[in-house]
Amino acid sequence: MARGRPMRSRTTPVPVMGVRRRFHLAVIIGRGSDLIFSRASLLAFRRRGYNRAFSGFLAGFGEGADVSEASRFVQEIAEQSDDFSRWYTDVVLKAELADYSPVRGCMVIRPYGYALWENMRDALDKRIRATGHVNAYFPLFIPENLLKQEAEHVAGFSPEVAWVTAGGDDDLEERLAIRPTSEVLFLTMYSKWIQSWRDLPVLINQWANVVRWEMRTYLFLRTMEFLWQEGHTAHRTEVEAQEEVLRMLEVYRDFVETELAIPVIPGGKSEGEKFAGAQATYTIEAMMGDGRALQAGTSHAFGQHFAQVFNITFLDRDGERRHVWTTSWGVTTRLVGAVVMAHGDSSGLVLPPRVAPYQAVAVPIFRNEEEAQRVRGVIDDLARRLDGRVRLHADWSDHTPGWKFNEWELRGVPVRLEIGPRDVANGQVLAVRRDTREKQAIPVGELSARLPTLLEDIQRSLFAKALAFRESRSHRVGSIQEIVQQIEVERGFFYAPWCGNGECEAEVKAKTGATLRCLPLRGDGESGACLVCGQPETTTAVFARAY
RNA sequence: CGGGGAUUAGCGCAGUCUGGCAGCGCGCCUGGUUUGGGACCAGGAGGUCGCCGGUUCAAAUCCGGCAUCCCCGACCA
Repeated sequence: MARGRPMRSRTTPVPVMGVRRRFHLAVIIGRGSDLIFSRASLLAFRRRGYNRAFSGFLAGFGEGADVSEASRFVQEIAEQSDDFSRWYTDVVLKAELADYSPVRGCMVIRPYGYALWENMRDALDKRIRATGHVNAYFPLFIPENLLKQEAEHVAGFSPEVAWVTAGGDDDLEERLAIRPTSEVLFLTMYSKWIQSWRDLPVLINQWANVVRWEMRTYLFLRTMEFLWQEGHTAHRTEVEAQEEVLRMLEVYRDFVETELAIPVIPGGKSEGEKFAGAQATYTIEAMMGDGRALQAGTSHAFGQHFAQVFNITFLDRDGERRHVWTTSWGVTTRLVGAVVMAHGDSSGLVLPPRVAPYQAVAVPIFRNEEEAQRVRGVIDDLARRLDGRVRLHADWSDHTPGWKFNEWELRGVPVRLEIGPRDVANGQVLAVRRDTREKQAIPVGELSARLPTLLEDIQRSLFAKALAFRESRSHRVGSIQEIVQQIEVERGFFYAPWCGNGECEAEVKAKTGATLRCLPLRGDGESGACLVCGQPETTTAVFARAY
């Protein structure tokens, strides 16, 4: 009880669907037998997450004679409005996107979550290639002396670098860092590979894991090890490098808005928020369902700084030896968390069709073997019709239809196809949208044409809904006081004139908890006096509490 | 790093005050009846009570030590 979440969240008589019997508390890890850990490690790991995520669930039931009336159904996830972070954790675990691992600070990305990541990765990889980049793979380890070449970069990362100090039974002469990011490795190699202006630009990307020492785990958003993509490029001129930085920011914007249906604000980071060692950092900022900001991707201009440190020079056309201009840019598995937080609702995940592992799930309904056969015939038929067009999953598992409805809603599948005796008789299926729960009967013959259209429609709706939400939570303000007042009521984005001074930025953070998320590339045209010092020369900045 | 809690079946918990057969719910397995919004009945499997030591005829329970995890306050994608 002591660790449970607040009482009200447990007893909230949630949605309701005429369930006939008593409460049925479902599983925490549905298929526990999947886990093949030693007993010892299990002991350690089971206390990490499950306890936290689900503790106290039962406790609330005892108190209520009132809950015994048959018309309430309690979901196994916290209410979003009640405790957003618990809702998030519940959903990620129950939807089987990820699970806590026996390794402190780390998580396991489960097949369903990994399939989502793979779809995201493939869509982005296509865009990265289309803009002229190629993939490669660099090592996991970085020798200590190499990492320490660049002072500011090292200082930025040193608190979170993991070190290898021994190999087998022998201590190492020189420690090896496990990459927190790979600038120094890429650039060390670039100094070998680049001789002439003809070698430029170098445009390499890699998909890899990185490690940043973390004490506290927040699934997908903050873990010790995470997956990402990091592009590292070298250019002949400053103009080219700057174009690259903004090009990739635009690739990210397009990717996140088109594939993930999450609207973002592209902009520059302030001096205080920029990447360690960068000359300029750009970002796309997204708003989550609780009004907090999440950085969804970054792109950095390094000027010639790293080139000087790593001695990356080339002989230019005019015979002069010059330093290259470098950039880097990346997005991470954090985006999986962003999708959950941007679109999810009180029933669980809501996945954008373009990246959903299953775009549609077929739920068979039957009362006897003979009906089952006929339903099977229809489902097999539509699986053939949809093959290659729609990612369809037929759920023949041994559960009741009602159980499956809830399960697949929790897991965010965009469209559910109910197929029972009535539908077989009418030559149709009942299609139900996850986002609106709107139902429509579709003749089997029209499905292969109409389902893709329906999915596109859902994709558009999700974006429109997220955009409308963001706008409803965005405010133009002229003073810290206005932020303080509003943020107590509700979190959101605050657009305000800012003079560019770091002290003013720090003051906003101290008084509101909101940080300067970005200076939007496309300003809103408004100007005014700095929200802190009142100075008239300003640019528009977006402030928000962030993840 | 500072403060507060917890550790008993796969999960959530009761039992500890006052020492005396290891319990409950859900999940899991088998069989049957079911199936259009998380089905029901019957039977069954599952435990070094976090670890080490002490007290006692007897320890989940009392005493000492250790470990681990969670929550709240400063940095990060």
